[in-house]
Amino acid sequence: MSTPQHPCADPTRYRDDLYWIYNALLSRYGPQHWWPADTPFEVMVGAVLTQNTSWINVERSIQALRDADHLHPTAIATADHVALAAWLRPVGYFNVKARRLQDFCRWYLTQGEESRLAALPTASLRAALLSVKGVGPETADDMLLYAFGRPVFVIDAYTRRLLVRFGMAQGDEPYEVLRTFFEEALDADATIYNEYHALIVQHAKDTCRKRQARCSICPVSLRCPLSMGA
DNA sequence: ACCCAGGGTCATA
DNA sequence: TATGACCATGGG
Repeated sequence: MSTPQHPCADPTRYRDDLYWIYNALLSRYGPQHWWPADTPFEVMVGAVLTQNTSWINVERSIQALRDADHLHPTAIATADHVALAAWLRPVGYFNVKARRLQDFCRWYLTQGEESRLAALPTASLRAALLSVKGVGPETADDMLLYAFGRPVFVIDAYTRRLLVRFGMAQGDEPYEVLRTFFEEALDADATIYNEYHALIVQHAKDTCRKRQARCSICPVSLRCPLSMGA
C-alpha cells in the first residue's frame, strides 16, 4: 500500500459498471452512426483537424477542402502551405495543422494507402500511425477505430472526466493506462467501442456545454459527470 | 470578457 | 516522468 494504487488498476471489477453506463447512454441518445465522414481517408483528415477543436469548425474546413477539390491525399500532399492553411483557418492552429495534415498525407501515400495499411495487425498499424508527427494517441485511435474498424477504445478529455466522476480513475493517468483499462474491462468489440466513444461525446455536447445542473446518467445527483470544473 | 473545444509537440527540470 | 508554453478560430 506504499505505492498509490489507481482505482483503475483492476479493470474487470468495473466491467458491469462500464456496460451499465454504455446502455444508459445508448438508450438515451440512440446509435450515433460515427464517424461523420464519407470515406476512411476523410475520417483520418477529420481526426487530425478536430484536435482540441469543436467539430462544427472541422466541417467548415473539410468543406473548404472539398470545394477546392483538395480532399484527397495527393492534393493535400502537394498543396502550397499558405493555401492549405487558408482552408484550415476555421479549425484553428492552422499553421500547425496544415503541416500535420500534409505530413500525414505524404506518409499515407508512401504506405500504398489503405489497402497496404489495412493488412497490418492492429499493434503494428497503431505504431505506424503514431510515427507520424502530429498524430498522437487519441488521433491514432480515432483512425484505428473509425477508419480501420479495429477494437481500440478512444480516450479523450470527456472520457477522463467520466471515469473520475464514477470513481474509476484519478484523471491524470497516462493515456495508455486508461485505454488498457477499457479494453481489459470490456469485450474487444469495435462496434461497441465505436458507439461508446460517440455516445460519451454526444452526452458531453448535450449536458456539459449547456452547463446543466442535473444529469440522470450521473450517479452524483448535483452535477453531470462530464461537466467542467469540480 | 472569459472559457472551452472530439490534442500534440517541444523545451525545460 | 512530468509540468508549462505554444498553437488560434469560433461558439457559448
